[in-house]
Amino acid sequence: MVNMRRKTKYSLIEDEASRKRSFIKRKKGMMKKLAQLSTLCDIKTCAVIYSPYNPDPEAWPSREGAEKVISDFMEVPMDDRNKRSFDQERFLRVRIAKEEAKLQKMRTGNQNFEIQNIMFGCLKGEIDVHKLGEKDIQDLNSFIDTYINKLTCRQNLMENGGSSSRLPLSVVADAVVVPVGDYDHMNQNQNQQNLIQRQKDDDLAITAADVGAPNTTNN
Amino acid sequence: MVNMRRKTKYSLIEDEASRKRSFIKRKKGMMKKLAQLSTLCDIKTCAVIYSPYNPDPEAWPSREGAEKVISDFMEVPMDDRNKRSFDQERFLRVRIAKEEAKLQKMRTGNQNFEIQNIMFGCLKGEIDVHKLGEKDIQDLNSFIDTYINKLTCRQNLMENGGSSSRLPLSVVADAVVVPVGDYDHMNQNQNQQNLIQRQKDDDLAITAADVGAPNTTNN
DNA sequence: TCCTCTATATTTAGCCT
DNA sequence: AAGGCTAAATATAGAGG
Repeated sequence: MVNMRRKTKYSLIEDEASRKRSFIKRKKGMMKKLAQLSTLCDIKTCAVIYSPYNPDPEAWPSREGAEKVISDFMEVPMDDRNKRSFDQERFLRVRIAKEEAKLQKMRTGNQNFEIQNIMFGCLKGEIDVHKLGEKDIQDLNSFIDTYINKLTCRQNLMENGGSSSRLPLSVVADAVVVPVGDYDHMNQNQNQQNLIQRQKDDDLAITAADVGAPNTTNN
Repeated sequence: MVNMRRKTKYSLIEDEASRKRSFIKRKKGMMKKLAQLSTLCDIKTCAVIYSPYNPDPEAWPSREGAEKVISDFMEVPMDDRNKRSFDQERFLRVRIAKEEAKLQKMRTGNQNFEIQNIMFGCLKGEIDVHKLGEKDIQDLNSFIDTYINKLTCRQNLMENGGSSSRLPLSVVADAVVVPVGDYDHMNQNQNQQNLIQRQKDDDLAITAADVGAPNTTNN
């Protein structure tokens, strides 16, 4: 047979061309599913894809639409939306777990946690800025820069929306705490334990078992 | 046969229960595909789902991850093709200019302690963010900027005139997919709806023909 | 309700043009 | 390189527990 599809290995597709083809196809499929979700469930959706194959960010259904939805999301204050329905205890537990993980990651060289820690330390006055090493300062700089942009962005969006009472500042706190929703789907554990930047190196990788199992819920 | 799956009509699922079930299943599938895309094509992804079934926005792989990628997306300079018909860029520029002005004033002031207090309070979740207004966030912004200046200064001293550290922050974000759900409980206008509807008239819309018929060319 | 099952629908990798 | 084809892989609607 000519059209024999081999069993797929769920790891990075080595061949560049194949990877690109796969990406394009899957992107298309994604869009379709997004549209279906929208139609079937009356859910508003938008997508933004920034791929290495296309210098232009693609936005669906439009850049404006994406930005609108995104700004809505960014405006949702964690205090109002997420924390509310969590019982405080669980929230604190997660937070504590995160703190511990942070320590761990710091030791294993994860940048982000380290930087966050430094930044918080500085803000708390527990760390003397002038005692930081050059690299730390660089990283901290970068981190804060990112953060500033977030603030500015939010601020602009907020003013654009005209509501100044829904200040999304709580995102700062969010930086330390991973909110745990009801992700009952597959990769829950890594949600809580890993940093975005490093995930694909760790267990974000989809294993055949993971993907293939018809039921990956946690019960 | 018991498990007779009927051909699906691709329109809004009338039955509420079915709609919810469908939404949940499809959301799950979406997440999975997102993870696959990430793994197979080395693409960073994130998703946010705001559904009417869950007052809490769900973020994958995490809220902070989503925000990071999103802020990156928002940072993409909207040059050329994207901004047309949309003057948000101009709007942002004006705001930024105003920010700069205020910042200047801020730098000459000595309210840093107060701002620091605010920021720290926010970080620890001890300050009710809803009581912070526009001015506060601006001040906070200024504070951080000042902070950065300090750091930069110090760093430059250490580097003996090395390159500046106001990093561009475009950290990662090869891709971001943001499906967002029902916004009924938010006070945002529904302009988004128009955009989506308009798009549906084009190509990505799901029609029975489009979705239902796998391949109409050969059967 | 939420889960599991499974028949069927849909997606997509590999191959072709 | 873009698009079609096909079968394997995957997703999911509907039914039952």
